[in-house]
Amino acid sequence: MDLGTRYSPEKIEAYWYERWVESGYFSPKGSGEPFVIVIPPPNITGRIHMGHALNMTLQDILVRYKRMRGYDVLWVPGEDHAGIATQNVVEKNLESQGINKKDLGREKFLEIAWDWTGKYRNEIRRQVKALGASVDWTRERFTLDQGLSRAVRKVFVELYNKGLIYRGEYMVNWCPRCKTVLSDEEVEHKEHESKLYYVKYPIKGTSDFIVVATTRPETMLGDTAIAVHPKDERYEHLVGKVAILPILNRELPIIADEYVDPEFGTGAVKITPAHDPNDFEIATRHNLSSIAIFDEEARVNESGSKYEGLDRYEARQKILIDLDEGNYLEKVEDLIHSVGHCYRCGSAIEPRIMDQWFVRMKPLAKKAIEVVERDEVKFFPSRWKNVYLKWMYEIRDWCISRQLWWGHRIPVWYCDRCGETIASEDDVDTCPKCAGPLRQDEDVLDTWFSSALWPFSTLGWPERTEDLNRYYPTSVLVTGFDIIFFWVARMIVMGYEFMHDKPFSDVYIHQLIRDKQGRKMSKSLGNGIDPIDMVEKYGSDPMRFTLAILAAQGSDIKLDERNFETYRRFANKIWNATRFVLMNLKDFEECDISNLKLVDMWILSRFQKTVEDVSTAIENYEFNVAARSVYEFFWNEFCDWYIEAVKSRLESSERRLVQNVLVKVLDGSLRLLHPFMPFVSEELWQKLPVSSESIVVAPWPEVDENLIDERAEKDFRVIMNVVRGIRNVRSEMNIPPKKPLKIFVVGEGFDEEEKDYIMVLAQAAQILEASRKPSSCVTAYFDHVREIYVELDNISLKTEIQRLKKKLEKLIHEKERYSNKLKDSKFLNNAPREAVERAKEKLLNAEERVKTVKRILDDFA
RNA sequence: GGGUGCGUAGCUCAGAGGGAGAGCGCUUCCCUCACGAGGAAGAGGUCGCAGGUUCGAUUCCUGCCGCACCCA
Repeated sequence: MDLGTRYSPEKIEAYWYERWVESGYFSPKGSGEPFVIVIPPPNITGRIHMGHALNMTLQDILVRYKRMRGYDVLWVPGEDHAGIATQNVVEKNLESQGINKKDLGREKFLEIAWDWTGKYRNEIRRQVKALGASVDWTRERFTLDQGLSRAVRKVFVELYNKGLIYRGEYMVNWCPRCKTVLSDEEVEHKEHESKLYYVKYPIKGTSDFIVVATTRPETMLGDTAIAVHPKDERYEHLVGKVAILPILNRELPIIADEYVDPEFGTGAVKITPAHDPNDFEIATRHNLSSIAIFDEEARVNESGSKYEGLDRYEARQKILIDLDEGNYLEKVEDLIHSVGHCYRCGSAIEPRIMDQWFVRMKPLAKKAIEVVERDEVKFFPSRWKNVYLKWMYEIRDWCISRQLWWGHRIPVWYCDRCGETIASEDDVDTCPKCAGPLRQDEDVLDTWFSSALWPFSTLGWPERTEDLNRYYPTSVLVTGFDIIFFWVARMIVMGYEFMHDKPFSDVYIHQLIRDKQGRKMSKSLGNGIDPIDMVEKYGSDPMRFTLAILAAQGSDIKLDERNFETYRRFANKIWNATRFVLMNLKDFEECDISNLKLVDMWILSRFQKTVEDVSTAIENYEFNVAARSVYEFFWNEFCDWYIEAVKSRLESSERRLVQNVLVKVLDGSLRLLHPFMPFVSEELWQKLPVSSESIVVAPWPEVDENLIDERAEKDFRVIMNVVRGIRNVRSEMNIPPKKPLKIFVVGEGFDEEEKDYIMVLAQAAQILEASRKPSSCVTAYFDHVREIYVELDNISLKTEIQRLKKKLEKLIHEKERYSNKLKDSKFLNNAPREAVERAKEKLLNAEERVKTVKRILDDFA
């Protein structure tokens, strides 16, 4: 016996992980039905967070379960280069050393970013290992590695040649802090307390004016029109007239457009085509000119006359003052409205018109919509299907160019001599048309462009590799709902376009993790719980188990650190139960488990059902159900009842049999636990006399129908209830726990074996039969065939009568409920037969019990 | 403005068309030879509010209130 009394995870985790990797268990065995997952690659920006821990735990549960079931399991690991995020941290890092990115130059900057990549990929590997994730490290990929870069170029060029990628001048989302454009998905809309300013624009040639309402008075510098609704009678007479822009005195046509909401503000709006998406559209319809007034940092440019150089918010203040002075400001109202923010840095987005690259999504989305509609790609829980479809039905073109250095550079070259544009998978340096020098596009691609290829690029595409043939499509994608649009949708699109098949059959959407008050975990709030800290504090297994048991199919998890404590205790329980079994196995020899006793049949039957429940739940992605089931079986049934019941039998002639049942159930339980708690299950399983090389590759328990025994379950339930009744008496009557009790049975007696259980479990000294309730006894239990009494020294008649009366009340209540029900003809006529039968049984049972209690009470009288 | 989810014990949350559950916390008792990170017993809930469907609703439907999130 070399197990301490306490489970100490730190000693075993790293050891086993190394062993598993060395043994090659995490690589696919190459035979059997494939089960494949590609990991959602963590960003290389830093540490993984609790969301990753949940994500990987759930995948690992599936993967380990399937591996034990004999599937050819492949779980591909990797990391994401995370364009904007990584560039930002590397930049900040340099800035803290007083180095400016621009001074460094593109080449040098990329070198530094690659150094960063190396360092943080290692860090992430270490963390993924700490979680116990059984990924195949021999197939690890990085979104910016050579193979994946080739895939990106091929995809770009093919889509370009098909006309599905194009370049054009449109209104895009510009982040003035990250200095790049963003796709629509990368803009987060947040409600903002703001002001609505009413500004008077004079009508040319009159003393009249038109009042427009705006939240962004500073953009008036770029106004080129005023618009009203065509049916708005208030302004009918002004349409076609000219207004004068205050301060700048620019002439603005007053136009009519359906877009204008007559209910909002004054019903008249200023049109700034260069800085508002709706205005841009109106301007296109009406052929208006557009004046850009901000530079890349959202400072007013040379078009802004005296405001040039001011930041957009400074400009607002200044302009408001000037408007007020000129008597142009009519009034100011409070307004809550929604403003777009950069999802990486939180800055307010500045819409700008720019020449950018786009993917034409509508034609590509067609197939991706159909397959989800038909459940060929199936979402779990299913409501996410609607979220996905709704978005896909209204999909817009995807802006894929980014003004960054870190990423896949756009594989397009321009010839300045003849104006030729060339998209090419290989680098080119001379123009095929005029032999002039070429210049590559400066921009890189959206990180999500490469992520979209992940399910096939990681398997070797564009090469037709064996992995690709064997392991595509993958089985399931496990991820959070926050990236359904960013990632899941685009993978489905690209999968069909380039592999002509779905990237995965199932999409399991898990929750987001929040703090115990329901707030998002974030660095700025300081409310994050670091999974690696938790691993160190509680162990990887307890953390995983906690996350699994909390992973109900809801929309978020409010995580309280105390939860980890609960399941650390569970790990400790498993540890000590195993310790107990091992202490009793010195002379173990395997034997046939025949001549089983009731409690053996009971635990084996209960175990079969647990196997069934856990397996079904995992297959259905009901991780919480699976975890709870194994938890309850192990603790409440195996430890609390079985082990306690067999302690004495271990000292009897039945020792060998009991040893074998203990080992059988413990062995099976550890296997059921393994997907959830890989380390402790391996450590303990290795000490069992029936173990083999590793629990990682041990077969998953199969349900043995022959061992399911409803009769035994029912019979042992009676024993349990009798024992509970006796314990209850002991507790309520303040009888010391050690004091042996004398028990009387009236009615149907117990056999010797059953008496043994009761004596052991309820600390009874003797169990005698009696024809009626002996004096100086209290009632511990009764059903329709027997009554159980406990003999006491000083019986308090009053307490006992009170107890019984309370019980009687409850029973009478129950009896009435069912008898009323059964008197109701509507119930009898409409309810299903089983419901009526069940009610009859209940009534009968209640009636019997009422009679019994009354009789017992009468004895006191 | 459109949509989705949630509202169950003091707290965190499961659950299900016919007997209200778990963990933590709380109360009482026990240093029982696997485990005090344990064991035994217990208190605690008009299942958000109002209607409707149904023989029967906490569960299904509608509305409302409150909270969260997504989209515009």
